[in-house]
Amino acid sequence: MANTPAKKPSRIQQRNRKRILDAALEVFSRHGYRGATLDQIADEAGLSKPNILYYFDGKEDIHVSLLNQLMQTWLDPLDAMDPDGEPLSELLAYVHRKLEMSRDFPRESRLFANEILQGAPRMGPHLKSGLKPLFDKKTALIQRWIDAGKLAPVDPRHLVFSIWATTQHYADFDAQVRVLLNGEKSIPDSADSYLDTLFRKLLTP
Amino acid sequence: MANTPAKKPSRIQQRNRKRILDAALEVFSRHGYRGATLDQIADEAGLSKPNILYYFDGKEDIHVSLLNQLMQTWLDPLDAMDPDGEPLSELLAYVHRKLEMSRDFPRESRLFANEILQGAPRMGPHLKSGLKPLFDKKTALIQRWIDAGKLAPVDPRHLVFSIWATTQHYADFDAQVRVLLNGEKSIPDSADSYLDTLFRKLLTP
DNA sequence: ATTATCTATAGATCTATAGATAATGC
DNA sequence: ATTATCTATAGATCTATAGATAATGC
Repeated sequence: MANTPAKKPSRIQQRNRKRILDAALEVFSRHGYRGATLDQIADEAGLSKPNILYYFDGKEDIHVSLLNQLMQTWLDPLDAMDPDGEPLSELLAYVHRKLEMSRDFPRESRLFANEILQGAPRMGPHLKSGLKPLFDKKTALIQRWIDAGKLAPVDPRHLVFSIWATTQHYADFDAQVRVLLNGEKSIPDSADSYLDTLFRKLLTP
Repeated sequence: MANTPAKKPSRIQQRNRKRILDAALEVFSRHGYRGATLDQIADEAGLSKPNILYYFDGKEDIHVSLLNQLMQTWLDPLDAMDPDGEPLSELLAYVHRKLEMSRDFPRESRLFANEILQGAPRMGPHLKSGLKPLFDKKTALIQRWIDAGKLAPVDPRHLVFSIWATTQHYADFDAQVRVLLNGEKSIPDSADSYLDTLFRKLLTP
């Protein structure tokens, strides 16, 4: 009643919206919200600029759509941490999964990093409503594991921060890592085994 | 002969250039290069826009000046790691110093993060000529310490990455950390002790 | 008939400069 | 005399819309 009845999107509709979002991910993740222009997005998507605006209400609408869409993907691995699993291997698996995501979805990682870096102007509410509850739930779970003597005692909140920081670093600071590793691809296998050792030593009771 | 003879800057000259750079740090670190405008910088500096351009050749000149000026400050703590010191405490002191810098200079941290995130378009050469040699020198030092049995064996390159990542995270992702820690200041003392434990456990032979 | 695309352009925003005016330092 | 600041504005860039035209689906 309140909303316009949702007309099912045509095939072209769906395909073009996807194209635009993919192009926008490329552009926003590299240049940030203000650094990105509709021209670049249109170019990357292979559509004309006014045509972009036929599919989205404006630049901000594209950006917000992207962020909404990615939020879930981004939280999934944390959500997947299983209360009934073996604590140490659950956590190490999480580290591993997060590193995989830096490998497979570096643009998504940079998009979020850009947004947070700039004070989360378009994502603040989402952090509170989406990320915060999950964060609280999972840090509480880690605390229970610690209390049960299954993990060495650490501050679960900082543990999670350090997992995010170390794994996302390879995607977000790719330009720097590339220079310093000199030719090597920026997430070599040695990163996996380093992080495994780092967190295994920390958490083994 | 080749260059204009350097006229010594007047007192006003010096003061206003400093003001502008400070304002620019504030604005660039929050909004990135393209997101920042001369209007915002002028406003923040309390000078008129054309006056800003009397002191600098343009927007890019301000940005480059900032980056150049900060590069040294940013590298100092790494440079300070003493080959003749006790390996474990040298490294832990480095971690501690880096965390201090996130506390004291979050804007500088975000300025660099923004630049790297966007592919280091104006800092690439500096990374190669400034950061890379120092990185090579210090990772070689860490490797010697390991070979001498003073530290547990780890990949020194990833070790340095993980120190940067974990400490800078508190400055760069401040907006997120603030939401998740709920009122607490974003770098509580618990961060110091967490990181100390993390790297101590990793590195103790 | 409805959906998608194109051309042309309005209107806002931004960087930068020209040229006049005011303030400062010998 | 030299240095610093201001007003006015050129010229480029960007987001967004109007309105005509082409393509598609019953």
